Amino acid sequence: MDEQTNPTGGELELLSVLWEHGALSLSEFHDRIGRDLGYTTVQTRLNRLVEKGWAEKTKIGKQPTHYAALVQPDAVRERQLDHFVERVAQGSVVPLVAHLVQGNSLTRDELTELKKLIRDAERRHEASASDTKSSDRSRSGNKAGGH
Amino acid sequence: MDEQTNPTGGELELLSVLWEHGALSLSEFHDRIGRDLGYTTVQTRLNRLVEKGWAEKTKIGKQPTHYAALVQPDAVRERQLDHFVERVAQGSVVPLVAHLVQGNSLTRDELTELKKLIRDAERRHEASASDTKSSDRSRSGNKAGGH
DNA sequence: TAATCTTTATGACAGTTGTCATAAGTTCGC
DNA sequence: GCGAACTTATGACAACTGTCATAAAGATTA
Repeated sequence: MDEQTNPTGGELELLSVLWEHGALSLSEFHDRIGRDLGYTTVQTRLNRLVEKGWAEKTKIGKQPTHYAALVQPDAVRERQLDHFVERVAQGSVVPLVAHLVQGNSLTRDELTELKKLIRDAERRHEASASDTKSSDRSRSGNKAGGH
Repeated sequence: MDEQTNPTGGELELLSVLWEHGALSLSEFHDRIGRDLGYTTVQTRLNRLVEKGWAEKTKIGKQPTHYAALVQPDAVRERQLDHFVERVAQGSVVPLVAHLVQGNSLTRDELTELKKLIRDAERRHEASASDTKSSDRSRSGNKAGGH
């Protein structure tokens, strides 16, 4: 039914390892999962990841099969974020960012970076506004499609 | 084992309805879930929500039992967000906000609001910096505890 | 080549979740 | 008080997950 666009938490745990280390054999993977899991537990879970299309298995010569992610971290994270905004934050971005910004953690540089991002967004806004000219037209795509 | 601090996606769907409408009887709930689900499906899921401590059932007189959320939306959303940042975004907030800001959707007012939030954060930053005076002491809570 | 070590394939099992069907218990209108 | 309508309680079942154990296959090496 569902084309499955978002990995679950458990799947993400595995994908993260692959993203960080690149293709890995089962034993390498087991060594790096960073948690005491049975060898065959990892095996099963990796195979399921492959069945679901998140990763691929490749065998070359007599080297052990290597597992590699078939999705890019950025793409997945963006989808997850969009999903989050929609389902959890109810589409309201400001309170979300507010919490992030208020929760200490950000460095001065990061704050500066964010300011820049917002300035850019504002500029885009102005641009499309002047674009619009006269007629009021529907509010500039608020809530619209989104990639 | 786990004190279960985060509702799952399915639980969140139900909680959202309770948050939006307040306490509801099963039939009221069924009417508002906004999706074609069997009556007893909703019943089962709501009861599980209660078993897990996310909601409570209250019976008054001969009125049908009402279900009410036991957790506040903001609290849950914040926990979910923290979890998201940590597990999905790998702790990096900037790219996350970047995606949000770049994804159209925000109005001019919202952007202005965000700028204010950032300015405030910067101020807090300066404050704690001047606070620091002499002795270095532990870096101002970066990554620290956090609720 | 035989023993040993590594890699793979399978099968299992329990807990969670989504989805209902049945059926027993209550309440209300007549 | 009786039957219809509404409310609750249970039980089921399959899919998905996390966790392993067993054991067959392959590769290495003494």
